[in-house]
Amino acid sequence: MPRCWLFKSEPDAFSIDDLAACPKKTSGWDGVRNYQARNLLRDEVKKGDVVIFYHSSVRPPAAVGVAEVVKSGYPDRSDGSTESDPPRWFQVDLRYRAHLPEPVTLEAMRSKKALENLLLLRKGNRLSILPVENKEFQAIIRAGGLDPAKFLS
DNA sequence: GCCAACGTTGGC
DNA sequence: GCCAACGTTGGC
Repeated sequence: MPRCWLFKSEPDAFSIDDLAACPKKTSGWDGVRNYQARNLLRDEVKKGDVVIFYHSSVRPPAAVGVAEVVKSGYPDRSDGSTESDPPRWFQVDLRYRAHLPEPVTLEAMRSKKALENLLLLRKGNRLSILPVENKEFQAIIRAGGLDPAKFLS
């Protein structure tokens, strides 16, 4: 069973539509400059895992789609570092899977019993990459109008 | 190692 | 634009 994650993105910078428009619908998820998130990208997020794509800093903030990890963590050189430098930041590659027919807003997530422990809803949470429980993933995808089983094979 | 100052995130 | 809640930096 793949693990489930939630990746935040400001759609003005990189949206789910941008991902869907990439060649092979695939893009490197670079630019993460937070050590906790870096550790997840380096050590935990694996090829085959599923990702809820979340739009932040827009109204309303919402889960808008699903992606899959097609490449596990590897060095992110978007800071200008080179092969010879020890890697400081890491990225994974994501491939677009689907839009949620009904985006699931932050407010809607707060109102769901199945999501009461969702890390995204924790006060003060600022991590841009969050682990999501399998049942939480299912609840969000179902609320968004899709069958979660389609992504959990 | 402490902690004040500063920067960033992100909902509202 | 505001501001709470962080994370980071750097002087000591």
